[in-house]
Amino acid sequence: MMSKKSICHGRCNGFEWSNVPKAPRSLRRSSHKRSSDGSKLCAFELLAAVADKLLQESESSTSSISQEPKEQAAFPIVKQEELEVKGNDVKSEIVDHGSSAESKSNLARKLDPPLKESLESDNDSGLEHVSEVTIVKNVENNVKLEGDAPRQGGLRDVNLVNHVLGITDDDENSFRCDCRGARMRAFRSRSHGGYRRVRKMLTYRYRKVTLMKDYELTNPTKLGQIEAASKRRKLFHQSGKENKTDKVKISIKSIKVPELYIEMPENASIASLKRTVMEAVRTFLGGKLHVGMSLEGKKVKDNNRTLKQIGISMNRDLDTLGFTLEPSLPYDTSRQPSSCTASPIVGVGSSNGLLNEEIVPLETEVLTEEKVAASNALVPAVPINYKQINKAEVTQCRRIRRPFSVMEVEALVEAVETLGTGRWRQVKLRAFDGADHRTYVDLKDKWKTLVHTASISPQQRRGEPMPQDLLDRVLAAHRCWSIHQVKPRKHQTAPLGILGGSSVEFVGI
DNA sequence: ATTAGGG
DNA sequence: CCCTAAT
Repeated sequence: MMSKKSICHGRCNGFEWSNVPKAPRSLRRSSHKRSSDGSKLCAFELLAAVADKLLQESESSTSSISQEPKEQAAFPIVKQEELEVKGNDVKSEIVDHGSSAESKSNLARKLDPPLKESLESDNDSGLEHVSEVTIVKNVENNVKLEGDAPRQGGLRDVNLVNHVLGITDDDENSFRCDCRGARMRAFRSRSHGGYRRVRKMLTYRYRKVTLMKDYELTNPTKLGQIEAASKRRKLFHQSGKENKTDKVKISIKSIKVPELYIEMPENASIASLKRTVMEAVRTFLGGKLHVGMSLEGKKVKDNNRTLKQIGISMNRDLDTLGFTLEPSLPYDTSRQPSSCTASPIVGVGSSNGLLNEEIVPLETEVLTEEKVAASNALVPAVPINYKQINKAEVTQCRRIRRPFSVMEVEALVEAVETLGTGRWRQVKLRAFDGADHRTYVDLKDKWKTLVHTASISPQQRRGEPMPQDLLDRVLAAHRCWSIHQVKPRKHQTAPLGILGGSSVEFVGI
């Protein structure tokens, strides 16, 4: 592996590696930890998603209450005119579950920076403002979003949030957790303490989080369904006996989410940490979620009961009422060997067969300053393939694809010209030490593809165009080292004269 | 832990 | 990139 004991510490060939994001690999592991109460959550939340899920949960309960099973649609029963969104200043907080001491810690300060950073670069996202939103739910299951910046549309699909986050639909590169070669993964995961300098695991301890943002909801199709459902329910209520008008307002100031565990090397840059957090958030949002509910510390699992039945009335103090974000789908741990940790699951809601509507993210990459700045670096900043994140079950098994940049290829070629094609470990140390996301195996693989790329016509090549001269060097080095077999000489260098003046010291072949 | 190749 | 056999 690429041990840290290498020669160039964090910097090689004039390039700074310390800021290299090492997110992907880290996600391949996750914790087996589970909350004691059985509900396992894994992730974070953004208000929008929160609201959306709440609405859905609302619908879930609603259906039951109204005794219209068939109405267990995927959409919340909400009247458009009843939705309002007011915007305030950025405000969010994160609180350890059950801990009032830290209940004031501000998540905004911890997580908003990276979020804002990303969001601010996309003013058209409609999510430039993060504000507080209070969701009020009355006994009729109408949901109201109160805020002071009512938008014209009123309701907009929460997908906007995903859009802004850059979460996109899955594609052939989707993260999969087939855990093939679990043994190898376990090996890679556990060995090389320094190898995986950034490991992210999602644990299932909850945290209260209030991430509120001023978002707008709009989705004609969905609205239509929502309204229709609302009307049906209303009719039912009017004809029914229990047509009380008592309403209870529920102000959700925070919502619990799983704890997000991130491990970073001390010398990691703040930027990389932010990106890591951002990625974790995206991963969470990319999964299917639902809302769990608790009252006085006890889980409220029966979606068929009414608010009144469980003690939620207008006269009651609802301080003990809490909501949590939980993954919606049960996780098949049987298929998740050691390294591919299992993810949480199940909670309230999923038992009745109700699955939350899948979040369908739009494809949008958020360019941050860092990203732009990194575009010229040897190692691009978190070339996250957002398309993959969507179906990422909370657990990342396969590394995110990170195409080699021209600069990286240059470094690789240079190293191979000097060291040959049989000492990838040395190549790694020489040109990619510090770039933990590039293993010597990766470099070997890359060289293989480079040789192939250089052998085919430019028209057949894909991806970022590689300078022909670089490819020429690849072929030259390839030929050279094919002839001059690499010897296990410790300080062996490129054969003199064969690779041009790049050789440093010739120690024979 | 590395190397070398196939998938 | 992943997975493995062989070192």
